Amino acid sequence: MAAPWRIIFMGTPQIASATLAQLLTGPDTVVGVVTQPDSSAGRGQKSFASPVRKLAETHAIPVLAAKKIRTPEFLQSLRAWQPDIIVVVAYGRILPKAVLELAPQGCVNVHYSLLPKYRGAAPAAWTIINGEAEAGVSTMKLVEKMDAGAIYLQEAISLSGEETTGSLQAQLTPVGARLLLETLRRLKAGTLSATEQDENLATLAPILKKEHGLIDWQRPATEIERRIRGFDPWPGSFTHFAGKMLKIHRATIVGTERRGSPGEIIRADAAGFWLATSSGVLSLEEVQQENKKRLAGVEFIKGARIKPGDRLE
RNA sequence: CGCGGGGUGGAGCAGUCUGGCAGCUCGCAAGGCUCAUAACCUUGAGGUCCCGGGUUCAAAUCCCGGCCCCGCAA
Repeated sequence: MAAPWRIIFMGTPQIASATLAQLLTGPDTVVGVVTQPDSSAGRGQKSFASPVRKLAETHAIPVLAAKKIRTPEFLQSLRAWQPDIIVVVAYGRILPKAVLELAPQGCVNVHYSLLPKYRGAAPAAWTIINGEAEAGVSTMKLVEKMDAGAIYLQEAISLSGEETTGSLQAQLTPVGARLLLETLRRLKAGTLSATEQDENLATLAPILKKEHGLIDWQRPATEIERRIRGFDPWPGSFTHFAGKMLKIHRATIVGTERRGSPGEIIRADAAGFWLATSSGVLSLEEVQQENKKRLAGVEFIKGARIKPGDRLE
């Protein structure tokens, strides 16, 4: 049995802290954690520590939350921890070459797609939006080109077609944690060979922006429904009614024929809140007007003065 | 002190600006109608208008304080 490795863990959100929690149960030693600095957020602009920071502090692991990472001081701090390997999970920053080469074993990354497909910041979301039949997790060696490093291990799961990005990530998190521990174990044992990615099969999963959430009713119902799931929980999907923003949290397809014109309400009563698209009819199951609570579509109708023929846009 | 919206029978809302009978869409109960219904008709029950104070002949509505919920932004 080889000696435990000294690991630096870099990550920020909940998905990273859940993975770190698993890593802490493994045979190796997390000697330091790097995360994004606390940020002000929420009503009142209260300051929030990242989930990774909170977890590290409860385990008394040293935390580095540098704002600037391309500095000699940052590199020096990392070196002082004398890592064998650096583990990166949703850290939120592009790492400079000097960091990639800092540890003898380099950097290993957990990426939530079946590489080489869906390289980039939002792999789970685009997997759903594009209607893929399966999703997955890959561990790979970090290189300078984004998510292009050689793959260590990979595991696929099949999709039901009802996942949201949030639920899919929740499903993939434990898979990723397990793959990570397995990757480390076999790397240390010297029984793991990395496989180069086929560049010809590479696709991109670009970072999501707020504007992605504006629903284009000109798209087919199937596509809109997938986007609503893919943008949940962020940035969310929204449209407008009576000059106010209306978030659409959940929708289902209730017809494939063309009815009405895209964006037109074709039913608004106790039986349903149905909307026309360019192809197919969507039932809005859960909505939320700005400043209001989430409501079932039919509940929203009771209070909103809304009727067939009105439009969302 | 980041910006803003809200709290009204069981649900969702209007009414508040401009003080003057507690209202709408549902739900619930009873009855009726129909071959039939998530349909329709009739009737009914159900209220601390978030809490506390103030102004007023009169407060859901105006003023002051408090609690709670939510949207934006990040």
